[in-house]
Amino acid sequence: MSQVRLRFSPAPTGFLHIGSVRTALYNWLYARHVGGTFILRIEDTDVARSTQESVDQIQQVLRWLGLDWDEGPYLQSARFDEYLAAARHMVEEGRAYECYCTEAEVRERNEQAMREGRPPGYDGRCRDLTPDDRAARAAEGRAPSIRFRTPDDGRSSFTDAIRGEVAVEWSTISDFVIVRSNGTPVFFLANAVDDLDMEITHVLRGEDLIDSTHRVLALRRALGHDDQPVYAHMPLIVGPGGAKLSKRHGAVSVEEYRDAGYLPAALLNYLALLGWGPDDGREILSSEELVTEFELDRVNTSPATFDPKKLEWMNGEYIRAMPLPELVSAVLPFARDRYRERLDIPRFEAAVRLAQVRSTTLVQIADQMAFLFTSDDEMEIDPASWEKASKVENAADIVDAVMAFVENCEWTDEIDPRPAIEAVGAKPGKVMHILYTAIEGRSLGLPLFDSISLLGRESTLERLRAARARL
RNA sequence: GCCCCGUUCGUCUAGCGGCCCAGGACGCCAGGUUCUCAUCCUGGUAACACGGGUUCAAAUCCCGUACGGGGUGCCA
Repeated sequence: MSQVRLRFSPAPTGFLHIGSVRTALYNWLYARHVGGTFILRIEDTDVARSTQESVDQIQQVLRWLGLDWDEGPYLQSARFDEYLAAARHMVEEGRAYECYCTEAEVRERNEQAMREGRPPGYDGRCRDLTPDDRAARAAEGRAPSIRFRTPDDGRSSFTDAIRGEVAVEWSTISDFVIVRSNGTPVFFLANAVDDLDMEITHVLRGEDLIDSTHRVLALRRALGHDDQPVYAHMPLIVGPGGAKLSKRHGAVSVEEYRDAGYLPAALLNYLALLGWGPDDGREILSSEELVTEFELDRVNTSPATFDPKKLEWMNGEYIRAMPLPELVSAVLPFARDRYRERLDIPRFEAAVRLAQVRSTTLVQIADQMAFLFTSDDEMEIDPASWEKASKVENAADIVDAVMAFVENCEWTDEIDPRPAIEAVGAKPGKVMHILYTAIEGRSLGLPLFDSISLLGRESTLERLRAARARL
C-alpha cells in the first residue's frame, strides 16, 4: 500500500479562520491516524493579496495548536516556473489557449449576460485564434491570459469519500483562466501540479471547493494523469442562523481564542466535534484519542454551527482536569501582563488553585485574583455588589464584629469569621456578601476564608475599615 | 438564472430498514450539596423539514417540493 500523503494548503491572505483550522486539524488527524505524511503548503499564487505576515502567522498558530507538519512549508510562489511550464505544455497540446480578452471585458460581458437572463461564463471567443489574430491583438497592447479548454459535453464525476459520487455536466463549466495576463498562475493550475508533484493521496478540504474539483481533475488529466487522489469535502462551519461565520458571532481567528485564555487542546477537541464524533459518544478527547478515533467516513455532511458556549464549557473541563503546576504556568503570562511587579508567586499559585474550579478560561482565573494584587487604597468596589450587600440589617455591627475577630484570631490558611457574625445575631449565609464585596471588590469570587488568609491581616482590616466608613 | 451540496432537540451529534412513541452532550429550567460564585449530584425541557413512493416494517432507501449553504472570479 502506498504512503498516504495529505496537505493543508491555506492562502496567506489574512488571519487563520477557525474553519481553516478545522480543515488543518482533520488533515492532521487523518495523517496521524494512518501514519501518513502531513504537508504544509502555502497557496500564495495571488501575489497581490498574500503577505509574509500571514505566512508566519499560519505556522505560529499551527505550532501553538500542536499540529506539527512533516514537510514544508512549500510556497507556491517559489514554484511558478513549474506551473507555467505545465501551462505551456497544455497550450502546445491544444488543451489550453491564449485568451486576449481583458479582465474588464470578460466581467462586462458576464454582467451583460446576467442582465439579459443568460448564464454567465466565458464564451470561448479566443478558443481558435489564428497566429495572425493573436499577433494583431498583441499589437494592440493586449497581454494574454491562458485559459483551459473544458470539454464541450459529457460529465465530470468523482467519488467523494464523505458524500459519494458528485457529478456535473461539462457544459455548465466554461473555459477558465489558469495563467493570469500578468503571467502568474491561478489556484487551479498550481493546485493540480502540486498535488501531482507532491504525490498527494488524500485531499480533505471544505465543501466550498467541491465544484473546483472537477476543474482540477481535468487539469490533472491534461497533464497526463488519469488517476486521482481521494477527495473528501467536509461541511462548512457556520455562524448562528446558518450564516457565514463572522466577527459578529464572536472571534473567528485562533489568536483571539488564545488571547482570551483558551487552551489549544480544548479548542482542538471542540473543533474536532464540529462535523465528526466518535461512535461511543465521548465528548472530551485528548489529541491522542482524537487521532486513534478519527475516521473519514464518520465525518458529517451538513454544516455545523459554531457554539461559543459549548467551547467555553469544554475549556472549563480542560482547566479543571489540569494538574495544578501546569495550570499555574499556563495562567502566569496572563497574570504577569495584568499585575506586573506586584505579582507574588506563592500567593499567585494559591489563587490559581482556588480559581481553578470556578473558571472557564485562563483570563477568568487571572482576573479573579485581582484583589490580591491591588493595593488597599486602589481597590475598586463594584457598585452593584455594594448596593445589594450593604443593605443587610446590622451591616455596621457585622463589619465591626468581623474586624475585631480578624484583629485577634490565630492566622491560619482559612480565616472563618462566621462565629463573629453569629455572635451579633446574624445568619452568615445571608450577610457575607458584604465581606466579599469589602475584601474582593465583588459579592462573588474566590472563597472568602482562603482569600482573607492570603490577603493578610493588615490588608483585610484596612479594607473592612474602608467598608465600615462607607456604611 | 444555471450548477453542486445539504436538511434529527435552540446548538453539536448518535442512528447507516425492525433494538427508536429516537440516545448522548452543550444550553436552559427545577431541586440537592456548599462561606459567595462555581464545581459536583439528581430530575426536567426539546427534534427525524414537507409530500409522495418502495417494503410486512423507514429517521434510515427512491422521487419531488420547500428551505439553507456553496459555486458560477485574471480569489482560494
